[in-house]
Amino acid sequence: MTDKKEKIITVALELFANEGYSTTATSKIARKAGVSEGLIFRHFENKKGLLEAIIKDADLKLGQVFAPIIFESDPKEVIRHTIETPFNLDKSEYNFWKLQYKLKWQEEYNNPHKMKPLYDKLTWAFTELGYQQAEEEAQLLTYILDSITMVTLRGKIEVSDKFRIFLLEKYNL
Amino acid sequence: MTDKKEKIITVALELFANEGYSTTATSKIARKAGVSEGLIFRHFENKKGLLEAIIKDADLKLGQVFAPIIFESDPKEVIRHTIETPFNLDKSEYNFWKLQYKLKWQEEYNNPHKMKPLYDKLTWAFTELGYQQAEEEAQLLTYILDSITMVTLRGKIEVSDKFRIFLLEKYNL
DNA sequence: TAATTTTGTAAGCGATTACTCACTTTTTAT
DNA sequence: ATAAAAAGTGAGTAATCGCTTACAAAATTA
Repeated sequence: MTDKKEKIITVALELFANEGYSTTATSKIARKAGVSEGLIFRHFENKKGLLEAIIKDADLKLGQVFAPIIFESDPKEVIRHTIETPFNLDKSEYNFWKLQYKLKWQEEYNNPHKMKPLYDKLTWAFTELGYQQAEEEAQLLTYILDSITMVTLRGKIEVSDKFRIFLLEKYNL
Repeated sequence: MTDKKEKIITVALELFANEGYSTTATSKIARKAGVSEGLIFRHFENKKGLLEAIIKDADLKLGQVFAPIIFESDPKEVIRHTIETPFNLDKSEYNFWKLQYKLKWQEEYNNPHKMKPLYDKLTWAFTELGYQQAEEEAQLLTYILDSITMVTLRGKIEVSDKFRIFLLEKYNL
């Protein structure tokens, strides 16, 4: 991948995540990336193609983030690691996560099955730990963590460390 | 309020909620409302003014929706009623809720304090019921319900009645 | 090295955007 | 009844949008 092509993707991710896809003009992306506007269309055909290239990159990354959980064999550690994920978000990855959550509101890019592997692993973990309704427990935990993640990304409120402990205690960790 | 002014608000709410604020053209709103485009600007000055008029209406409605909970005196009923709210969303009010949640991603319209009264009432209820960490419990419950509401609004997955029961049991209801 | 392909640019295109303005119709007030 | 105010229209506007095209530079292949 060319330097300029990569720069376009980086800048577009930042702008799409913070100012929205449709409100971000291709001219703005080009200016901020130090690139002619035409180059965007040379590499990605159209604006939508640029977004999809970003999403493809993101899906790859999503797999990497959750791999350590998916391959963990201790059910207690699966739960602990899952709970701690939203509290350990790296600020350099905020744009990545913001775009993920924003796109959920865009019909055609909302893919609820993207998190299926994590959900399945959590169900397994709760079953192992003797919970009676493991599926519902898994569902519940993903709901909680989604909300925490979103609140954190929006940045106006920070979720306290006390709450993290509170959660861990709820799950006997 | 004039009939046509009301129609503009109704149509704009529908379009903003389902297709997004910035992607919805004022010309489209006018066409769908059966009104000249100029009338929008006569009544609301600009597109942003139209959005803010809708938000103002919505805030009023938000107060009405949560009033029965805020004025409930039985702490158990406060919790039950709160949990059941996202399961009883009227389809005719989806647009209203969708816009609420979508706007949370728009910096200037994200007001986390909007739900403060509900949060405070929940904290009171959990205290009454002898929970040790009432504030965290209130926080947790609002997180859960936010996620359920969003999943429901997106419409691809429906949250089962089994999950509702599961939740009520968790809170001994 | 010569030919070909890929990467990059700049100017400009038609379409659409939010918005204005001159004007008419309807409602309200005196 | 009449004047003033408010509601409503439709044709325009400049600016911006995503995108194309003709061309040049750079990299790759032969």
